[in-house]
Amino acid sequence: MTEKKKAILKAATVLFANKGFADTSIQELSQLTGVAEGTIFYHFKNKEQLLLTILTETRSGIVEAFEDFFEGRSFRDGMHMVEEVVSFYLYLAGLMEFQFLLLQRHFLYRFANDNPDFRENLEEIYNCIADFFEQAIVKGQEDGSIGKMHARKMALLLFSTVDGLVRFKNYNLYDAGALFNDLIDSCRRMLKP
Amino acid sequence: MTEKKKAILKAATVLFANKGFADTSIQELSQLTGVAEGTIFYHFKNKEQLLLTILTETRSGIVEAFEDFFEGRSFRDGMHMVEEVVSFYLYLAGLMEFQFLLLQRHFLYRFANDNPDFRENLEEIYNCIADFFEQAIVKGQEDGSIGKMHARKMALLLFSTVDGLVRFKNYNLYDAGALFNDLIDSCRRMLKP
DNA sequence: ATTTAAACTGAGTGAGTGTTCAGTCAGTTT
DNA sequence: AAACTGACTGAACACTCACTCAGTTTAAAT
Repeated sequence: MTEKKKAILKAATVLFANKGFADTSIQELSQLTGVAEGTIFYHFKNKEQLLLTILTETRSGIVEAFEDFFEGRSFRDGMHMVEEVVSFYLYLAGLMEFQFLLLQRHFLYRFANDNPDFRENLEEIYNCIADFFEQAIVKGQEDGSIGKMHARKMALLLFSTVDGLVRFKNYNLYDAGALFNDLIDSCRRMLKP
Repeated sequence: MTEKKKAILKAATVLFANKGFADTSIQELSQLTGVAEGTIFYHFKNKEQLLLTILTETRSGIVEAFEDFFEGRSFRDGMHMVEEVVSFYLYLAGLMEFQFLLLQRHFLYRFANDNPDFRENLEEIYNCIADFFEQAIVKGQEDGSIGKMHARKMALLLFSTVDGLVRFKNYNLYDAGALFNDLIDSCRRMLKP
């Protein structure tokens, strides 16, 4: 991968995340990276393909980060694992700020409606994260740290809470960081037997 | 308000919510409503003004719906009021489907960055809803049905959970309706003393 | 030094955009 | 009947956009 191609991907991620797809012009991307417009189309057959490449890299980035972090780790009990999943999600959302912002933008899901490549990437990301939540809950139910409840449904509820919080933060509506401790406490109360 | 103006507002709400601002053209709006392009600019000075009008109507719609529903109503205790706020939010999100979808779209918050009219409308909507959650929690703390915790922060957490759930539903990621009972149960466990 | 393929350039194109505006028309007021 | 009004029209305008292509540069292999 050439330096210019990398620069295009990096800048496009920020622009698509902040300004959206339609409002980001190739001209702007060209000026920001110091790369000619033609070069962008040399590396990516069109604008949609560029977005898809970004999404694919985002997927592998998120999935691998989760797998690396939890592979081979052990936890005192399932409840602690849930806390770690929540914390890691928020940590990653800060580290990969623009990728997470991108994932919350509507145009991705519009592309997903008629382009299966988009759909597959999005589903893999969401399933991966939901699975980690679910695994932690199941583990907690086995060791008794988490009460009897529908594991998958609770996983989705936790996921949507954390996801909603990131959205509030992204839109500068509220300081989501200040809610971190309350979030962890709430999760514990939600799940305990 | 003439019939044509009403038709423009109605169709534009759906288009902006589904396709976004940039991807909705005046031509398309004109064809869909059977109104000449010029007529749209006779009623609204530009495209942004049209969006602002929709947002303003959305704000008054949501705020009035909440106030009408809760004015003069009494609840067994604060915990039951919380459940009613959650339920009503989800009910309204179904009733005003396109307006709620619109509120989750990023471009609104970009306009809000340099147009105070957008900012004010959005803030009023979010403050109104967060206030209802907070009122219910405070009431519950007074009557003992809800435990000691930071009322505003818990209100925001509840809000972000419900908001995240509506987002999942809008993107067809999961069937949010199937999570309703689990959501109510979780809220109760999160808040109980 | 020569060849070769990949990387890169930027002027150019045509389709599509939001907005304007001169003008039509039905209905009301003078 | 003349003057005026507000709602409405659609062709025209200036502009931006994604994308193309003929040509140049770069860098490694021979």
